[in-house]
Amino acid sequence: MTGGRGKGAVKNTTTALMPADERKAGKRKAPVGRSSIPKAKKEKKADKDPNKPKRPPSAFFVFLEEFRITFKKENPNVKAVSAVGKAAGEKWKSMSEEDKAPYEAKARKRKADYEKQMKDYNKKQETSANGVADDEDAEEANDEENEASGEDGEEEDDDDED
DNA sequence: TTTTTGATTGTTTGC
DNA sequence: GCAAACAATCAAAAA
Repeated sequence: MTGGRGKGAVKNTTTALMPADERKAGKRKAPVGRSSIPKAKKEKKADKDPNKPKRPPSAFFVFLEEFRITFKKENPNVKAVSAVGKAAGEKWKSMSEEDKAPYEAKARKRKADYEKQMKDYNKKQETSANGVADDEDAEEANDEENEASGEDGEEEDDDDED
């Protein structure tokens, strides 16, 4: 048994909740051929592009950030991240779309920002691809600082167009 | 000491 | 279009 590190955080409860339907393939193991067998899930060495913008958190992740704080407050003894994830997942499913709305709205914003960053990132790639690439001082100075400082946002505001 | 693992869902991305 | 990777988190366990 070495399976599951000693932690055994999940225990047999998995069968109780069951990941909906194993979601994709039970987990994200089994590197088929997407890339080339990722030795490590996370970039332990950052040999990739540290400048590459990370993927924006989904609505669930946005909710998870907040849920973590609440969960920890009510369960200061629980330190297993898996427990928080499970609880969050259950609550997320019991939540109505209206409740998820603010989280989705935020996620949308993050995504928009992510696209912007990716655009800049791609630009840099081309620049460096040209060979010169010497000075990347330009760096992203863009940044926005908007929403963050806006602090008003919260709660949907996007209303965008639909 | 360092790295991985565990658990969740959603989004992204590569083929 | 599908399937897998990856996003945060954090403490414990393993190497």
